[in-house]
Amino acid sequence: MTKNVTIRDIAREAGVSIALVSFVMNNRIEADGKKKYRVSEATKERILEVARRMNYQPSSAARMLRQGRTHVLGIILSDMANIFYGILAKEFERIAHKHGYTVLFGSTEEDPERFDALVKSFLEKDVEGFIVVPAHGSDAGMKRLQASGRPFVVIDRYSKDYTVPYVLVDNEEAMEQAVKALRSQGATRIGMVSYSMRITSMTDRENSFAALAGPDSPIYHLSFNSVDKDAEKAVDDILARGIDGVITASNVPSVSIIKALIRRGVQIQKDIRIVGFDYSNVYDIFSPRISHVQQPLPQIASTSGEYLFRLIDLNEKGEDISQINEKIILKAKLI
Amino acid sequence: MTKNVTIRDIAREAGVSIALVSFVMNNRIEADGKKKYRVSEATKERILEVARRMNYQPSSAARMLRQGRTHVLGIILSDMANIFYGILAKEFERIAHKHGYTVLFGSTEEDPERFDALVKSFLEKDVEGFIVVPAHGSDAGMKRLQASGRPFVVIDRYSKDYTVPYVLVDNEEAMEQAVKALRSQGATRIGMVSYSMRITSMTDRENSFAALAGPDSPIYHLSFNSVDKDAEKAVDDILARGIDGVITASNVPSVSIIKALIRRGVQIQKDIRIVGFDYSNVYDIFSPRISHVQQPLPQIASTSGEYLFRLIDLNEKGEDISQINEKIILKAKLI
DNA sequence: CTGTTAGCGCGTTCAA
DNA sequence: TTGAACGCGCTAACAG
Repeated sequence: MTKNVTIRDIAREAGVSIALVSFVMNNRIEADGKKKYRVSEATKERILEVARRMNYQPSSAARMLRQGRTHVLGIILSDMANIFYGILAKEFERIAHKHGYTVLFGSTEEDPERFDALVKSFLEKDVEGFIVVPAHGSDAGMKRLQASGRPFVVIDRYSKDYTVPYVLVDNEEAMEQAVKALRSQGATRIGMVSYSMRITSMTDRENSFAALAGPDSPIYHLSFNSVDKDAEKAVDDILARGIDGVITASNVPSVSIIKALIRRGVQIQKDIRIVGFDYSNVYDIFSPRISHVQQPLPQIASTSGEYLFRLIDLNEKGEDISQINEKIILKAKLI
Repeated sequence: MTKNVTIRDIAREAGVSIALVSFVMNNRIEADGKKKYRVSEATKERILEVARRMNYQPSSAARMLRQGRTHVLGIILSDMANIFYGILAKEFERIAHKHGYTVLFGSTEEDPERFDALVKSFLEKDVEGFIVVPAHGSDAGMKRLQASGRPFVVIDRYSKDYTVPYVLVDNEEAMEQAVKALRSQGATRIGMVSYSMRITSMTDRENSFAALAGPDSPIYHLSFNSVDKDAEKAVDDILARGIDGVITASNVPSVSIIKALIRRGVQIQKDIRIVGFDYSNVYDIFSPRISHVQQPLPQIASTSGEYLFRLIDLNEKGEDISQINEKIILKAKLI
């Protein structure tokens, strides 16, 4: 174990008290107007010099223990290898940094047990707040989260089972845009390709699609673990039915179904029109570009981030945040 | 602030000593064979019951302070919104979890100051080890990292300026595969599209390309902040020179150049053959699929992860790890 | 065998 | 500018 330099070592070396070193380190000096503890420039410089020379690194564990604050957030996403969550992760990290926070990340891989384990582990790490994308069936984890009393915001999906702070996207309206776009591009027989995962982002879009497109517009479900194989089957049916317009419920199904169509020799955007959800750089490859309904990722991140910081703030002030459950709905945009 | 239940509260409530609660909580009991502290089943149950009832949550800060271990790793990547790093992030998180660790993530966005800030902040958080992708010019951050004495592994890029533990991919051999593949697909006049960023993954590939393809095979540089615009210019020249085979140095330039070519009406894989580096789902869209040299991401993650845990272990045992600087080179694979 | 006492680790902060 | 208590869990040493 690298013997870490402590505040005491510095004090000894500089010939001053431990307390003084602490003050200097925290710039508790001349806190403008409010006369704080004062140190002579000379000793201040000496202390800083010694600290630098000894390569002093304060232990946030000790500080935390005293102050009760870690300045760490816990962010639990579904899958960081999916660009959708990758962009969110990046945005969250940026926002956290701006507020002087660091971020503990976790991927659930849509596994509720993993979700619960992450919540537990982050709680023990004393994160000050959470932003989470619950996996389907994450009741244990959500219960744990609520019981902890720690501030958190749920994004991307909701559940009627818990009334908590949410930041969501209006999937119904988004689907209206998608269907309208597809029809305006000349498609007459339309279908939808979705995930088999029963998360609300999918089910909402499916319900909305069913309502708009009517009962004989098919909805195909690709399973998380066999998207490509399931896409092949879906394409069989799509071709058999003579469908000329497809809406994909998310970027992963989009790519999968496009690949399967191409393998069948179908001309994308000519034989079959596609409108996607979320972003994928595959959309840009075709001409005309594949329209897609894009969730405002940076806005989701900043909105939920601000929401969380507000909760943390209130919590810190001793207010009861357990009754706060505002649901913020953002709009998607057709590209 | 949610008044946290401490070990003392439990002790008082259960009518036992603090120490006993600690033992029970840690299962320091019946450490099989080794007779550890023993507690009667009755009191043990009582303590556990009280802890559960009071919703006890141990503070890892306090524990850490005592044991000197946080079980947290710091992972600094370039850009989590890039699928390449997204996959790595996911893998690292999985591996860390398997070892009982949690992960602090950071994105540098190729900014050396950000890199240094992240290193500093993670050091303060007492991470036990790092895996980092240094931004170009991250000398301050690397110096800080080395001075800290904390275990770390550098991946994806290297610098002759520091001799440290590395896990890299053999870019020279990878480029040989790429050029060979491109030629075998019938390309005669070939060029390369790279990033203008001077990181070794790029420069190595460029040097290797130049050596293999000869002096009149052009190399185009797209700048990080204007890839699409730069790609347009590159395409002008590519068409003017009658180039029929392009190697792209990374996934971002790949997508950019493909889009630009398509906008010019060029038939990908017919008029111009492409061989890419890294993975992008765009590669799968064309027929024949765009060959690409793929870095073994899961292997990079597991290799560097094991490497880091080895270093942490040695460090914990008091050995001097500052002299360890094995460079592990993995092979890329043509897909 | 069952349990307790007491001091440690380290930065913060109040009283002096 | 300093001494010393504090926060909280861990654990060596000790006791019934």
